[in-house]
Amino acid sequence: MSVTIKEVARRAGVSISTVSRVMAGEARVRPENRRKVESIVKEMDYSPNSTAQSLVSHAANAIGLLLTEAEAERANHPFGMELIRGAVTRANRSGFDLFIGSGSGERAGQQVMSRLVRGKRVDGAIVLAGRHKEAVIDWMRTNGAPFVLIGRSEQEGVPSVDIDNEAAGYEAAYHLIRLGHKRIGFVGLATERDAVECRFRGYKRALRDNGLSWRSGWILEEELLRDGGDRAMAYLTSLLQRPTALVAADDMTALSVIRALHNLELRVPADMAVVGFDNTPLAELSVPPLSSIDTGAYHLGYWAADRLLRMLRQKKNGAEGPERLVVPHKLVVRESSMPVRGPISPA
Amino acid sequence: MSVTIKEVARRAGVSISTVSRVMAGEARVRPENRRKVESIVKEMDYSPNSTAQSLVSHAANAIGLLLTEAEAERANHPFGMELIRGAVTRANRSGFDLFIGSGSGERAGQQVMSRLVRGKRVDGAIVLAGRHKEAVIDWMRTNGAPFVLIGRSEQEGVPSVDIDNEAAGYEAAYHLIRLGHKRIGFVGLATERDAVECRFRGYKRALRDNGLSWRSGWILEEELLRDGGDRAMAYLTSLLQRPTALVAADDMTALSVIRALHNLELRVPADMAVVGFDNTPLAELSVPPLSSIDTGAYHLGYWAADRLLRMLRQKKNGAEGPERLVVPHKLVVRESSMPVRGPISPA
DNA sequence: CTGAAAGCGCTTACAG
DNA sequence: CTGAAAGCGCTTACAG
Repeated sequence: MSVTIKEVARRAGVSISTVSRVMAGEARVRPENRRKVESIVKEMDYSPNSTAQSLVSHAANAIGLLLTEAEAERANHPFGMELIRGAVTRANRSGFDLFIGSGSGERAGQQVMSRLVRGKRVDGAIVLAGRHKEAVIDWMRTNGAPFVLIGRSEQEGVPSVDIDNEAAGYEAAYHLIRLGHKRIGFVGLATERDAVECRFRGYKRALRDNGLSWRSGWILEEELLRDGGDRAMAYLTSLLQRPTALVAADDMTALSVIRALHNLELRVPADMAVVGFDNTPLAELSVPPLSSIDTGAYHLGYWAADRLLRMLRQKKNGAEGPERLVVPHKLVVRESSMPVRGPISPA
Repeated sequence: MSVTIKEVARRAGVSISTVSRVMAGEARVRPENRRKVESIVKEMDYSPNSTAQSLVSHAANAIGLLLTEAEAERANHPFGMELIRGAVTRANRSGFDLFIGSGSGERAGQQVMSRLVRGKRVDGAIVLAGRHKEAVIDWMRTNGAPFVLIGRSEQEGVPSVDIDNEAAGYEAAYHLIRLGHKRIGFVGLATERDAVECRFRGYKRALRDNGLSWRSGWILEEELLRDGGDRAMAYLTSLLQRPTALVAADDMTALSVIRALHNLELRVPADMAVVGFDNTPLAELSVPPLSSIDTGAYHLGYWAADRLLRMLRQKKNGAEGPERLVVPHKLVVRESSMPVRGPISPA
């Protein structure tokens, strides 16, 4: 076995209490003893057993991050990875470690969380839930574990961190409107994805506010793009009154769309302007480079962890400060929605 | 506080030993008592404190996954996320939890690992090291913590899981050779990335084996592509004897290349065929869809965890079975390297 | 400033 | 089959 506090105490000729105090950086230790202990600690390469520390201090010094299956499997991976990086960075900064829980299946996620939270392995958790009525949210609430949601909740009193997806959707559409587009569609609608639904609402509001209308034919569900989207785009572009610009639910969707348009020999942005969401690394590698709303995944992870840590420090489960923390997003304009010479509408 | 074993024992009218035995699923418990305990456990919603369990059983039932900074920050994110999913899935299957450690900076990674391993928070770790001489490898060895490396090691006796990057590089190049290409370049060379160096070696061997040669002008370092690669590709394609096909170090590099070629008004694959590595979700969304070697990130994560768990079960630190486990890769051919009508060399 | 002691919530021989 | 007891490696009043 490895070195224990007992061994260090013996070698340093002090009690384990003193060693503990030195490790904790407490002031009330005679300098002489402190030096002695420190040198032995170094010599023996002692490192306190954090399990024992957790047991006695009732603090795990760890937080969990639960990715619900839908989120984890979505091809949207760059987003998830950035989010993890943000969360782990913030957690480490406070000496906390980060557990990843990823449920394959509704129940598995909860089981893992259950083990983590109820087994006191973590002091709290960040939950990335795609849907505001995700069952795990209720579970966390009734289990009384401090947690922060990334996303929206329809319930009150749930501390959450999110971007304002509706405003982002509005901004994407408004950007196209200012470019002169009059017929703007929305592709990749997925009613089971909260963020997307909000973006869609923002899109509609922007059109309405600017006296524009949309047709149901301009709205494409996510399922229609599953096969690559060639058929869906062929349909969309064959409409008599076809849109000249599209807001896509996320970058992956936008890239599918661009590829499908390319297969149809339509040019982006000349024949169709496109804007995506998330500003993943792919956006700038796309041909043409894709305009996208940067949702700052790293920041979401970072601030969710920050907020959770704050709650833990105050031993509060509920939200302090605003229930909902909104992380700013920003539109990054690239070629896919650049103004084009000549008239916009080719239809 | 939450329910403890003591409380359950009291309510069930048995000793804590009995409760512990029931929870552990031991046979030697009178059915009557078992039922009684089980019902109380359910009623009180008791869940053992895993911290206490770990302390007494000397097993954390958790493993760590260390992403060195270079790996975590590489835009190569889809890869990392898949890898995490694989590892967490396998770990959970055995009732283990997964810690993520991500060092920003050489030292930070080691600090986090140190806390995790030496603090007995994890029983072992998976290390994703981009370079075989990553300092953390030595650290893990001297600290005696069981670990599995994802990648290569120049040292002996380090259990590792990896794909055969050299064979993969060979395969990518050979695929192009069979298509009739005689002048094949390699872009994105990064000597500090082990995997890439191996792919490069495989590429060279394939050319050599088939009586082809390469010129230094056909080999582009990663740095040259940092600005998007337009300049580098302009140079490459302006060569008198310019390559007709390129092996790219990874998908992100390949996408940069494709975009740069597009800007130069060169067609892929007609003017230049391209093959990438990793087969990230982007590959099929590219225009044209990108041929890529699927490196199975999910499998790498899964098998690394599997192997580590096996080592833990046997309480061995060294490799059992082959030191190096090779996960198969496979070439996925898409349009970027499809045969083209007519003569291949336009130079 | 320091040490002996109690205790965190469990598991596991050991003796019945 | 079952319980009392020791012990895992720490922290933290408490009394000096």
